[in-house]
Amino acid sequence: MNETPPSLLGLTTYLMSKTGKAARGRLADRLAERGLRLWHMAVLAALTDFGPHVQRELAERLSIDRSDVVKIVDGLGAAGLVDRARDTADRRRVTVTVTPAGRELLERLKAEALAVQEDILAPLTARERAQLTALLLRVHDGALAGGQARAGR
Amino acid sequence: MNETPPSLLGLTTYLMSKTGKAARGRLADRLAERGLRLWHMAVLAALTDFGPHVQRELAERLSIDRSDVVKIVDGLGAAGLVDRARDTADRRRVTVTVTPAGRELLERLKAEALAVQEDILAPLTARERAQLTALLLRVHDGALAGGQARAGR
DNA sequence: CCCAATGATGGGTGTGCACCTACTAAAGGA
DNA sequence: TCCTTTAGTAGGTGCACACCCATCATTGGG
Repeated sequence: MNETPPSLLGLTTYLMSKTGKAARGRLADRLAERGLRLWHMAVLAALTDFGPHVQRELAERLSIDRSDVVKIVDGLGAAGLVDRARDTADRRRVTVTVTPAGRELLERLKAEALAVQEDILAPLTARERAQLTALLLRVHDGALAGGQARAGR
Repeated sequence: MNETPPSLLGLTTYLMSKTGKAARGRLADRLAERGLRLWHMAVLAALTDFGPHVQRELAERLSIDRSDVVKIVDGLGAAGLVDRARDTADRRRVTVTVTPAGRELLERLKAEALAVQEDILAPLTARERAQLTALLLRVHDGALAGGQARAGR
């Protein structure tokens, strides 16, 4: 009685959605334990990978509303994970930088994400996981470049 | 400036979440045009695949709260997509059945889902899509059987 | 020097989702 | 017959998310 309807299981769309939701949910739970949300991690990752950003750039890169960036950076700042600094050249701009604490935390968060991943991808062999990642990566790139059309809403 | 942080792209978890969200979002948009939500489709699928259900069974199968089932079935009933009938043997129970209109609509919805899928999986060949589906299916089965732990919240 | 454009911010809105709590009707065992 | 359990229903809550608008400071062009 707890089987999922085959009509849905036949849809790759459905499977992506369902497994993706599960993955996101579990990671979000872990983050919540530290008082963080997924966006916080995304911002830390962006800052670590690409260096300091002006808030506008963060909004652009992550496709979030700029007013929401403010709130996320607020949270990170309060936790000492990023530094905010007014741009001396253009004092309207605020440059956000990861602190060492932020970098360190990101490493831990990545480790947690890997743990969640380990759990979720348990049924697959290492080869298969690599395959899955490769396939999803291509889907991801294609989806971003092509259709676009805001995901949310 | 619009590249996604590699720290995230390296996580299969992230890719599943992101692509899954995109997929769900697009399908949800299509459904919304008909005044439906994803749960409506899921219920139609369950009823079509497994035959009539008592509401309790729907709740169990789809892992939704029973009070939410009521609302979903309400909507479907109002649209003439399902029939509600009190069980004569046990008059507490209400058996829900798909109507022909419901079956027909489900077919169309499945077609729409396939269209979305076609769009999203565009970068992949037919072989690769089959591979992806197979991999995700195993992940899905594993995730449900093993970890469980409600996805939401 | 004034004005339009830009960046950050605060505050607020609507939606979907998962959850929970009565309350009613009915069934079924002690 | 009484009492516990089960099914459905109504109504409401909290949260995360995506969006939007108004405001203020600042910049840079005309």
